[in-house]
Amino acid sequence: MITIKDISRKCGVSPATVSKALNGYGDISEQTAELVKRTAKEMNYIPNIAARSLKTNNSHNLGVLFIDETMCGLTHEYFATILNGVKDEAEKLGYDITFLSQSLGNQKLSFLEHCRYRKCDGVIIASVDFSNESVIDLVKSEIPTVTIDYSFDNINCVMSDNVEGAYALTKYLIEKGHKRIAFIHGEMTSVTTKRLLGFYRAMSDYGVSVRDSYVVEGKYHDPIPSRKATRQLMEMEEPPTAIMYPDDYSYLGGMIELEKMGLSVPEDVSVVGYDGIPMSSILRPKLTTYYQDADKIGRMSARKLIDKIENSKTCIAEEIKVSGKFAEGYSVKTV
Amino acid sequence: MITIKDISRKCGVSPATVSKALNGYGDISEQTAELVKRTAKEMNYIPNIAARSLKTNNSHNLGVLFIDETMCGLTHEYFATILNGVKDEAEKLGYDITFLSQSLGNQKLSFLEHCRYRKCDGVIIASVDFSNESVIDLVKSEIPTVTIDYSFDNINCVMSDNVEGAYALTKYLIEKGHKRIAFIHGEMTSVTTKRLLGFYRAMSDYGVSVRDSYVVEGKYHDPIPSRKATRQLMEMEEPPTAIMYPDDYSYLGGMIELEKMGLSVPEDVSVVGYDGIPMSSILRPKLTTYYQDADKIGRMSARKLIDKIENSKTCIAEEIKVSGKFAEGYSVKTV
DNA sequence: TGAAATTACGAAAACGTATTCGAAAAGAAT
DNA sequence: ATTCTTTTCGAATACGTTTTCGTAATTTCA
Repeated sequence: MITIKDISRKCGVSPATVSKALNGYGDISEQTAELVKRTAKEMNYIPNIAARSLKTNNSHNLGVLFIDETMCGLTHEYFATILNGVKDEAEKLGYDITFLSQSLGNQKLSFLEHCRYRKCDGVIIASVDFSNESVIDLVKSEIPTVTIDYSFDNINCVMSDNVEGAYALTKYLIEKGHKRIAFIHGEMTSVTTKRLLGFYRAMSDYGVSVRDSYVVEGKYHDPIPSRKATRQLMEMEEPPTAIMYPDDYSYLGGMIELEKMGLSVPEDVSVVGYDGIPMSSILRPKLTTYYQDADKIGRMSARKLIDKIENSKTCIAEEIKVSGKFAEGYSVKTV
Repeated sequence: MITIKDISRKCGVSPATVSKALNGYGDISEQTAELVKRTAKEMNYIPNIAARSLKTNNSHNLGVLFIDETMCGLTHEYFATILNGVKDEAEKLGYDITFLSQSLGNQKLSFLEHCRYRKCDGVIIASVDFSNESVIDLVKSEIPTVTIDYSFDNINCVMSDNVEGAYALTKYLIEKGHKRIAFIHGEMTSVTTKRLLGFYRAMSDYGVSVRDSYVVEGKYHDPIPSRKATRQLMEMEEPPTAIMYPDDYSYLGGMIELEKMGLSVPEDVSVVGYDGIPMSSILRPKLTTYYQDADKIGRMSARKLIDKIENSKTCIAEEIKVSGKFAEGYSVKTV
């Protein structure tokens, strides 16, 4: 392994000078800096990250918390795409990412401990149970944090515009002539609140009344509750003519249940999803949904987090909205 | 930050003793070891990984190479599931994972350089272009490596039994009465060779002749080539009665093309996929496919790699087969 | 020309750990 | 009681960087 010392010997300068030259201190003359950089490249020098990290106490490493209790965090297209965005952007800015967990080997660690252990400079949190104590500890710690699709006070947060998304979908259904619109929503998080707001606002704006019994709770990214909710809705004496699902995945559950009941989409009931995962455009019938720019959400998160890390004073906490796009399919018919 | 020194002071022993006690040296009496461990826990001691890594020259960190040129590595359910398995198993054994890339910040790095930079103890490679020079350099390096779904001589490799998978699917079609069976295969890799072998072997075993024009090249995990291949096959004067696709994703391409041609599955043509991603069981009609145990593939890879890292002498290079399972759907009809 | 300011560099200490080697203490054997 | 072995511990060094601070050399200014 070739070190700073080897370079210093070859260049006839001190190790200190090499370090400074490589890190762009103004302290060094142009010529020696050039010489050092050149020989470093020639000798295939790779800095020892452990030594550097030991000294500087930062690692150029971001922690990501992506796995929820249903263990489907990574395999879900929406989150996988976000992760990919995070990864790409972080790489561009010179950071690697590390998955955070609550155990390493036989030790039990909290997320925060794992984070400290790996010396993560910051953390990105998505797709977890935000009421989990261990998660909250992490958020409240001194470690720079960005949350995705969930907002804490005074913490950077990135999400798509959920009010506008739900509004757009609702408006579309209304314009297609629907009046009996059901809304299956996810767990009551800040995201859900916003979507509900968008839904109610659209209904109100267009003078369509909301039936309380049409608004039922399901779960994000889980087909099972959606199946139940779908059956419950369609077995009413006056079933809805359109159902809005929490997301594209959970819609799949609904689809299966509808099929089982001998109902077809959109002939018997119109449906819309949410997320716009690649799959949704490939489903038959093509799903009408609201496309969230997951890649951009990931990139923005990484960028904001790194900004926070590197400019902790000037960087202020904010909620960043990434705009999405309404995506028309064939899952809604005109009534 | 609390260090080994703090503990030593509190326990009235030397830092060396603390280090030994914490790392289980036989060098230390039971009682002091106990004392040290207890106070370490009490004081919430978290070892400084940078210092340790600097000294021992290993990081308890695995590199993973998962992104292919189509940039869909992570968002593909099959690979996402593998990654998840790798992650879980690695965590259990006390390792974290880091994504390898070819650039970090403004520097251009080879995978190998990135690996050295992050001091990865070993690497898991999947879903990449294995003919890429930078990948080959990495494989040929001294760094312990496990490849997934691709075998190099003398390198640990994990894959499902592709011969058996293709054989099972082919046999199923034959038993359903099909004789004109088309086989769209992926790029000519070692995996493809094995699947072709399974296909030919089954056809031969059951005395069904293979038509050369029915064996065409597509691409793994890419719907586009499959669309083309599908059209080409179905426009023949004597089209096949069954089509085997490289994987479930690329089958989706075929499905779209068939629909466009006004053909429906399985009435007009029977199809089978490969992989058994969760989606395939949710598609209509439910896809007949060969389920690869992606989670297990990931876990086995991690376990084997860590075995190699920790017992480099005794651990021998081998090709590990993870058995899959035939999964019947409704996409094949009896003729 | 002399003093002051600037530039360019190096010596040295520090980061927190692991590990070698020697020494002291305790126990065993004679 | 003496020697020999075993057990238990600590002093010291090294890992490869970064960074402070001092100093020598050079330039600027009055």
